[in-house]
Amino acid sequence: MPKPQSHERPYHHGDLRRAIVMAALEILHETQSLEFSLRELARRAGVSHNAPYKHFADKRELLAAVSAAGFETLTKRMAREIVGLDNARERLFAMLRAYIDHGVENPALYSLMFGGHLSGPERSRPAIERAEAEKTKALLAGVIVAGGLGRAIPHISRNERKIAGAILACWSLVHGLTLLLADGLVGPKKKSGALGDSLVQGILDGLAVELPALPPGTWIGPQGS
Amino acid sequence: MPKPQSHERPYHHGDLRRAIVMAALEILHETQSLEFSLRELARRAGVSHNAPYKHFADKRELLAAVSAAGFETLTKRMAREIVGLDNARERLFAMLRAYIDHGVENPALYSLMFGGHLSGPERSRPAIERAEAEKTKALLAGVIVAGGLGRAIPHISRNERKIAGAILACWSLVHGLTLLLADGLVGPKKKSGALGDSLVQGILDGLAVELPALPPGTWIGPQGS
DNA sequence: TGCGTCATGTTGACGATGGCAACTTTATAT
DNA sequence: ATATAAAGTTGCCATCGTCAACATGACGCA
Repeated sequence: MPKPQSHERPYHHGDLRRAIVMAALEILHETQSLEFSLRELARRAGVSHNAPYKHFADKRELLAAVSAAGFETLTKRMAREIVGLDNARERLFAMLRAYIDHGVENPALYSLMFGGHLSGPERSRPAIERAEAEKTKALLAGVIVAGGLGRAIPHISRNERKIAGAILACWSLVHGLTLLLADGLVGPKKKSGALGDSLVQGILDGLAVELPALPPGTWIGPQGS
Repeated sequence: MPKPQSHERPYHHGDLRRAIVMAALEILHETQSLEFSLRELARRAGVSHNAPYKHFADKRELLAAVSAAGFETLTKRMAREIVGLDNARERLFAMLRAYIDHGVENPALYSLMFGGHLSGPERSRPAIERAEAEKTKALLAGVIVAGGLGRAIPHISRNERKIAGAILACWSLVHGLTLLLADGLVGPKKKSGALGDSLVQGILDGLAVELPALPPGTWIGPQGS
């Protein structure tokens, strides 16, 4: 029985690291600001200000772990949203909707995941989150290929570049829209689902994009919700 | 003659504020990291660590000013790239290319401009940069409308939503692609121009997106350059 | 000319932060 | 049972953002 782990503190702490990451997600969700202190996380977890250093070499590594957790929940959410859907196009839309919602509901986390807060002086991101990000990407790519152009472009190796281009286009579009919404640069956020559907529909059908009904002039400017 | 402003220090300092912002842009370009200190900027400008507070209430306000400067140079760069071009489509491509290049060449600055580093606990961004961002958006919107669908969709008020949708789609696509490239999530960066052209072409023509020639498998994964 | 005022820059201090080193406590393996 | 490694603690340091008080120069007005 390696982990009794009841609500008391069985031995030293039980499972710090997870506690720290969860505290970070909590505070991120509460304050919607990236400027929290390592020490505050330690306080929340009920440990001393240096305990986290036994699990993370750096603050950057801690942030990377939080980002990885964000990717993980994103992947799970997208996967959950498409179970039971047969139509490939429906699956694509449901997934992208989940993607956008995840970002819009949690702007600070999304900003942490993609805002480049991690790529300091060196080039590469920490490997921990890299792996998680790849899983997310893989799920995205699969559903995009199936739903976006499964019939239009046969999946033979000749068309690889075309397929890669479609994935990139779709991802870029959704990524950009999510950030614009999360930043409040376009809005209102409540319509994000409809906006996303319209845009993806548009990119799939060619540029016959028509926005859903919105009060004219509100889609751009101060954040709406 | 209100400002002799030679390379000596005529009186107090001459033109701090600009010096501070430029120092920030410098250090941003050098280190590609957002984690610089107000004090270091002051050091670079040759003033004491509290001098900046006479020009910026806050560090956040300082960052906002830097972001605004980023928007300004972006706008100028895009405008410069399209002078002399008649064909509306050419103008669109040149402008978007400039947009993407600006982001890719200066990831930290782009991240500051769009990464949500500013929206702390409160909602709205500082007004200083808001104005500058609006100018950028206006230029973008104009050229997109002219080049993207000037002929396809007549610019009567009936089609307003359609037009807004096209702008949003185009901006989202380019914004997302720029961030993906800047973050090194897709690459290589050197091909960013071609990638952008392809994607925009694709969104304009419908989803017949074909990427330019790249070594297969390199377009996604560790950053290429 | 002299003087007051305001903008600008300086000095010094405070609390908090990220990170290091040294020490203590618990779990596990031999 | 005892050594060893893992996990947590205390104390410390340089630095950071910010505040308050003070100094210095420029400019308007007598």
